[in-house]
Amino acid sequence: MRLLWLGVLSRRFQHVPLRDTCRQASRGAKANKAGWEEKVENSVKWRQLEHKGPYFTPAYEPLPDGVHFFYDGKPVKLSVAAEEVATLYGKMLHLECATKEVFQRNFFRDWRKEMTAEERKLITHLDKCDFVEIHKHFMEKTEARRTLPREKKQKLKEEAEKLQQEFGYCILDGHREKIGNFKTEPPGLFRGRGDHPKMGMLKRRVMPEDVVINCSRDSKIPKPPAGHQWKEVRSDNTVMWLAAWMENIQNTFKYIILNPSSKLKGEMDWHKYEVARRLRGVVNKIRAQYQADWKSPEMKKRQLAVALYFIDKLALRTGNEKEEGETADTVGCCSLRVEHVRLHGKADGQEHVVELDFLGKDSIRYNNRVTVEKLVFQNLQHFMEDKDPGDNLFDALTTASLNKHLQSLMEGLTARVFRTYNASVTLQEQLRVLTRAEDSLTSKVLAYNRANRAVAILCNHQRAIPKTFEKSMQKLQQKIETKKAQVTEAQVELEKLKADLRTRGGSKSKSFLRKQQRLLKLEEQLARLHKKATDKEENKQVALGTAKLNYLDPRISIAWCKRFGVPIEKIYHKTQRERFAWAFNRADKDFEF
DNA sequence: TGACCGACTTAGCAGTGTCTTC
DNA sequence: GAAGACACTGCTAAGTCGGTCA
Repeated sequence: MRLLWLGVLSRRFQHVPLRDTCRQASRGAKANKAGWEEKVENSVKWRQLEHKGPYFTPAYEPLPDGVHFFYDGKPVKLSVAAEEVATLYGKMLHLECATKEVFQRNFFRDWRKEMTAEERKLITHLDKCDFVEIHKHFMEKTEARRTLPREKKQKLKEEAEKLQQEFGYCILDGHREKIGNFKTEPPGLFRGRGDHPKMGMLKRRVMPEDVVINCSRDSKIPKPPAGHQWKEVRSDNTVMWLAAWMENIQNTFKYIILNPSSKLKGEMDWHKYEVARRLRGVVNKIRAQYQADWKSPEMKKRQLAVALYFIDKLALRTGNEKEEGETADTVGCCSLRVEHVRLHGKADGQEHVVELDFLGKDSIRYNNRVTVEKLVFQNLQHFMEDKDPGDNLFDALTTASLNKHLQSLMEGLTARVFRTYNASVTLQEQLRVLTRAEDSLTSKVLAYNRANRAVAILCNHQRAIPKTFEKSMQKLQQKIETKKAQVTEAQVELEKLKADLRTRGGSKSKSFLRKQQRLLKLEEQLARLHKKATDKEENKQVALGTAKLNYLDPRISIAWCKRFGVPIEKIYHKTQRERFAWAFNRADKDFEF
């Protein structure tokens, strides 16, 4: 069915003529009767889409008279355009990225483009520029906002809510749906992750003339701000975006899209997990095949088999090729280089140990030692033979050929499905191992977090250690010590009463029972604090949220909550419950992924 | 066939809001 | 009521992957 639409679906974005575009896939009527599966499959995303267009960042407000920019020690009044960009830099003075040479060079080059000819002649060296007053001004503004009286904060909140109500919702197929990001991105200095060659470049203001609006033909077309017009208005119901523009740093599109709680996003989410569940039925066959292919005489086949093994066993990302010099130097499985792999015939008392050390998505380091099968080890040795450190490990492999191969094994199967599959299977298995029905609620939640953490570690979801970690951990330890002392004290008191009772005889007094209860309560409190400390320590560098939102089939968690009487609020907070609304009536307590 | 493009998902961080503790 | 801790949200960068085009 999908093939029928190939011709209709893809047309180069910038080649579409302005204003008269209409690509309403006519299968909508069929999708009416059909279930989610068919709707997702035939690519029709909506039949009615109406919205107000994006909310634009307010115009630049010039600096007040008392705030100056200095060049070479002298105050300089900048043109509005140059001043606006200077303020973007001034705001970032305290950030680490602003101290980097690449950032400064890129900023200065782009800033000079915004200057008048006179300014350009005068301002020739960044190190002679003084943004300190500008920086102070914005820091004071932030502080003033933070310490605003309650009523003023309330007023701001109401204004934001009004904006949300006006621009933050759309009508999609008769339903009022929340929009995810209804504001255009404000101008700023680009902050890439890791060593990004474009950091510091000026990300320019988005104007209505940059924006393409997507809505249904018969809807109320959003009005551009006064005196402006849209780049284009189109009606394409095979895509999910409401508005789009091209950003000037990487020349890629930015989209206004629906909130994850929307029905359409829910359908896509459900579909993703259904594909992963289908993999369960064929995964053993696929594993058997790639293991057999380790012995293939064809180099390409062996590389594919080893790469797939890594993707399956280590949950590596696919690793598309990237344009050199355009982004930070990061890799995934298919783009691994020889320098990222070390082979140890014997290490840590194990044989055939492979050490992977590379920067992955978002420049997060992946560093792992893993024992592999002898054939994998030998193949890797062979792939690395006569290669330089900078050469590709899998030089006969591309992500396209890998995915093409996977498609031949199961419809809809791509490399990333393995991540979803292995993450969800790990969660389900860990929950089974770690949960005991007789445990307290705290212990059950701790077990869930541990299962969640096992997945986050598998997927290498890391976070920076929170700045306040050491301090708050110390405080927690202090609390534990205090509680321990209280427990000891209560134990001593109770022992005394017990001794009295033995001497005097008779039944337990009210005071005795009270002390006994108190001791029990204190011991419970101490156990809770210990659990909290353990959880905190184990979590300090692991980001649990990413796996929970993107890789773990919510039906597993919902079923677990139902089975063990855990309130769902303990696992998902409000927005997460809204996001996974689709899963609530699709998972009873016996749901199996 | 490979380069490129468009549309989508996945990702970590920082700012804000809310709860807890003193 | 203030301060600090933590939970939550919004933001936007950075991936994946299916498609076209030369």
